[in-house]
Amino acid sequence: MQPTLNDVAREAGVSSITVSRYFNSPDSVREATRVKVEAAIEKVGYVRNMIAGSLASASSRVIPVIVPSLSNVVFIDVIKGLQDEFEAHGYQLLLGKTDYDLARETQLIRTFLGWSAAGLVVTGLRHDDATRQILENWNQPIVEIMELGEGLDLNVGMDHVAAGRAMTEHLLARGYRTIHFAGAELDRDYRAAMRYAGHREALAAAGIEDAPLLDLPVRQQMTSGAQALERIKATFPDCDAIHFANDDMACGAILAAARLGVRIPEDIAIAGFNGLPIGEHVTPRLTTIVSPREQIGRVAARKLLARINGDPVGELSHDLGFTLRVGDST
Amino acid sequence: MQPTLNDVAREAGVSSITVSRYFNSPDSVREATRVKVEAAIEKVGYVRNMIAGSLASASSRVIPVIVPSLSNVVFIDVIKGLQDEFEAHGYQLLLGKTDYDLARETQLIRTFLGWSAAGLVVTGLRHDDATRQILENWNQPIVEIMELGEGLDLNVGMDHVAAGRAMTEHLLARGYRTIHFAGAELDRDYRAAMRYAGHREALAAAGIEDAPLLDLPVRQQMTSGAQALERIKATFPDCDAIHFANDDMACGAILAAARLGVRIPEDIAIAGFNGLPIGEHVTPRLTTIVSPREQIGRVAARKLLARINGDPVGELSHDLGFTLRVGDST
DNA sequence: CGCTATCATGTTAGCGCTAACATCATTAAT
DNA sequence: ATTAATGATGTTAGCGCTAACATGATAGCG
Repeated sequence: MQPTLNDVAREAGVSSITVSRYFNSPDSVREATRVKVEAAIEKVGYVRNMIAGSLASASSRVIPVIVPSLSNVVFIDVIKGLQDEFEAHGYQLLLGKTDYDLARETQLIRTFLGWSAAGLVVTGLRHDDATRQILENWNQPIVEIMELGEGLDLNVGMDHVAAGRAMTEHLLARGYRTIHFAGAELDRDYRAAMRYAGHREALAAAGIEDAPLLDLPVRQQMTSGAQALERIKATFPDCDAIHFANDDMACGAILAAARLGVRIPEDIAIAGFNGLPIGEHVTPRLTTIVSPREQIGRVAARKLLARINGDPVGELSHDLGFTLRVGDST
Repeated sequence: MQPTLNDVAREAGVSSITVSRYFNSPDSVREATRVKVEAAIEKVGYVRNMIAGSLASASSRVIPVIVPSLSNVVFIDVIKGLQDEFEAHGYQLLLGKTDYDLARETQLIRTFLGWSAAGLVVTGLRHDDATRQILENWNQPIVEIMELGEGLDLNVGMDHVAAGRAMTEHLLARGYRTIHFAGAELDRDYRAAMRYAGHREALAAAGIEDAPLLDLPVRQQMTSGAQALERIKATFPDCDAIHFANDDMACGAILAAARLGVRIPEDIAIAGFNGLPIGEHVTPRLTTIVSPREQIGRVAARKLLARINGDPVGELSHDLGFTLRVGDST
């Protein structure tokens, strides 16, 4: 059996609550006692039982993070940022994945609340009514990531509509006029759909009402990108630019172009979204929008921890912006 | 306050243990009772308190997973496999990251044991003495992933030495003779170093004693790959093939070759490791070894769950093998 | 020197659940 | 009909810790 607080206390000649305080509020324990306790811990090989502590205090140092997918680098980068910050502050990250299913999200949140979590990180501002109801009655801090807007509590992200608009404005400025938007399962990936909305806005502002959309089923993103290029080239010879929903697709198209003998940007321009490293390695280098993925994770974690500790958190909605990185593909 | 088991029990007109049994061994509760309990749960909006349950039963449905890094797709894919299986069986994944620091690993394991974890997944067979001692005294199942050999308990992975050997044998069979191995921080990434060892074995078997190694500091893998190509081309004009430690570097080299006017494989052959999607999209397509990453996660999870449930687990060491995928780069 | 303020430590009870055993109801077998 | 076997439910105690309050030690002050 593992030694308990009592074993340590006996060894140190103090009461168990003193050992508890040694861990939870060391400043309230006298230096001399601290030394004794430390020695006793070492001697008996004590390991804190987080479960018992969490039950007694009705709160645990666990933070559930709910993302739609682990197949998307975007969420991986965000998780990396979150994990780094949480781990550095002694919090544990509990990972949940919804597969873009809002009902699954509700179920996960239910389970996670049973862990007396100190806070919660969820993806996006769209939730079903059940989730919304549970979370509105839960009085621990929540951060919704990726998007901005009126949320449950805090949110940290970027403006996807603006990002889509910015890219299309860039394409228009370069003189492209027949710009297709290509994505993969935009109903699921509704943040990509928001970028498409921004794309349409930019076109409309330039007096272009037609915003052709190619929405492919996902299999593998790069393959979809290659496919989109082929399809659009074949069906719409007038198209002079493709605005892709993400860099994977865009790079798939650029790499396919070399094989197909399509010149970029002369025959057709290609734009992406995310700012993945690969975009800088393909020829021509990809024009893309760099999203602050890891940064979103970090800031989300920091705001959550601040709220947990009762520190000021600043704005409820934190816009981390984005950068247009102009390559040679446009 | 959240409703408790007692609230549900009162509502259903049964005792709390019956409700507990409804969750933990539904078969031992009569159908009619089950219906009453279900209705009561629904009515009071009960959410299980995992913490209390874990304390009482001295075991939690939590499984810590310790990986060295989240910047490496390999571990992401493994985590995906693990997460899928755990989630499907009602277990929670607790994520820890060591940054390739064995002392940090010990510390993480200490903390995690305080969660009365049902099992543990750690990366690799190399641990420091403290970790080894803790884990040898811990009597819950453990899976060490990625590698094979004499481990703490179970291990699931592949033979990295054999993988390195297989690729180099392929290169030799294609007639390449001056083969450089290029990696990034092989002291940290010792599984890549194992592949290098296999590479040397294959060369030695062919009577080639010289196995030049380029070990770069990591910044960004593709960049390192590009750099390696440039460096080797400039310094060793005789080199006819580069065996890269991973696909990221190899693809970085292939993409750079186009810019540098280096023909692949005529001027120099390029080989990778991992079988990432990108390898099939670059021109020429990359010759690589497909590692069973997600599969490792799945099998590791399944074996761990089997052991937790007292089911037979088969071999302690589970080799998932690898496949040589010949592209056009060799 | 006694009184209070402050700091350090201790006592008690209970967090919400489940293990282990106890009891009661039902069925099967003679 | 009686007994034993089985199934369904209940009772009791306690998992290891911390909140809240209680007490004891020490210092500061007039």
